[in-house]
Amino acid sequence: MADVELVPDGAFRFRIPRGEGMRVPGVVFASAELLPDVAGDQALQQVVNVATLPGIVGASYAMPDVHWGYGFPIGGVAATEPDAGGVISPGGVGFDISCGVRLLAAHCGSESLAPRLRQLMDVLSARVPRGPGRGGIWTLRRAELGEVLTGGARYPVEHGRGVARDLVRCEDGGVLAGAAADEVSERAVDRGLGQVGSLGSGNHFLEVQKVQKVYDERAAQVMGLGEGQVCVMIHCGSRGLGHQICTDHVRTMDRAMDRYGIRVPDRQLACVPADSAEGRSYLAAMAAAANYARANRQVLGDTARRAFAEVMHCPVDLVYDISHNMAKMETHTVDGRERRLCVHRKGATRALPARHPELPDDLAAVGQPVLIPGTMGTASYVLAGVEGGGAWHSTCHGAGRVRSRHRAAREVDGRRLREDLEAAGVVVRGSSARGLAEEAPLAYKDIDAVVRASEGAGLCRRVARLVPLGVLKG
DNA sequence: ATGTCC
Repeated sequence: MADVELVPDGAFRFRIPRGEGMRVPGVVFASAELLPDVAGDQALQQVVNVATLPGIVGASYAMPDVHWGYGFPIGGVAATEPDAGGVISPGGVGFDISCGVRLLAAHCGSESLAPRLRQLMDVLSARVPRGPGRGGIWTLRRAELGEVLTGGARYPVEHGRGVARDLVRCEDGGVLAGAAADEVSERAVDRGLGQVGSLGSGNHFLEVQKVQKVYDERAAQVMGLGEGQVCVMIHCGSRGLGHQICTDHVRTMDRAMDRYGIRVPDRQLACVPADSAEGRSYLAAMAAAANYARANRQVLGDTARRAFAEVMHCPVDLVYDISHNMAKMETHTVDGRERRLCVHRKGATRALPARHPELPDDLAAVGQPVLIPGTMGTASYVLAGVEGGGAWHSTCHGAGRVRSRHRAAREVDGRRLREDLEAAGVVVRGSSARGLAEEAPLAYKDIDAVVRASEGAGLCRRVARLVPLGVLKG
């Protein structure tokens, strides 16, 4: 495969000119220091491949944390126009549908938590299911799961797991419209029955963190964050249910593409017109998985809240909950005309600017919170959406992997890593040595550099930097 | 990411 041509195009921005088969150019948001990593794998070729999809509008975008993924790169953003034959592709959402982050702010400071941190982590460790395949806090009957699939975070709130205000601080009010439980296969349902309230594995985590630095006082205040404050960050998704839905629909679309006359340069880009029967079926199942993920994070957040009430006797408020693996129908102005677009964000986060109508009143003053989970033992960030933005109001989602799990496990001693973290004052609970090694910081890009590049590219602005006090991993 | 192969 020929090298992808990258042309510098302003601050923190590179352009991939339209080549054969590309319907739009590629745009890569990155700093020069991040680029060698970006170019080191197949991610840029994937940006080019996405640019060939029917109905794609604007450009095939890559965020500064872009890396190789299934079909689409992780850190990729692509909008298609259904009214012009635009497609929907499960590869543009990812296997972990609606994987995302929930951030909660505790009404306590890190000094008051310090003497009880180990006790708190023990309580959380005992109550938060994690690891591959493990059960969840809830085991549901099929009818109950059906309500989760259409009700999202609202279902746990209505069943004593949360307060009404939680829903105001969730993307879409905690419920993604258009979900259809009957579009979710029996097999996906079976996998989902026992996993609501579970973290999963890999880079998913629950961390107790403290706000180490505030960059934007006003936004931080509106979001309920101040320096020294204790927070809980939860990073997880739709578990086996979302994975099964992706698997089911990739197979269906792979078989259906011919009938729609669609050819793609990589079979992993399987797609169909968004307004076709298969497209609508996927979007309804995807929305159901999104609601499952939101309910999952709601139950986990409520569990953390209860642990804080018991150990610290302090309230915990939801700051925000947002996904970074989703396709959404959105209205954007393109060439002076309002158009309905299907925006794929895979390892990319929506970042609405201040005064956007979808924001709740208080957040409308400062912009939508963007939650960026860092790598274990490193920093995480709270960002905010800004005006302009170059990619349908999107920004980065995390550090971005640069070494395979396999290679990281080979190069890192998990036990040693745990010892180093503990020596640095970070309490680590219940993680396998191999799991720790696979998620070692050296396997990821520098989160500070990713966030600087995202801000420099005009995609977002920094609000606060968070550092871990305690880590719970699968 | 994922009952890391039905």
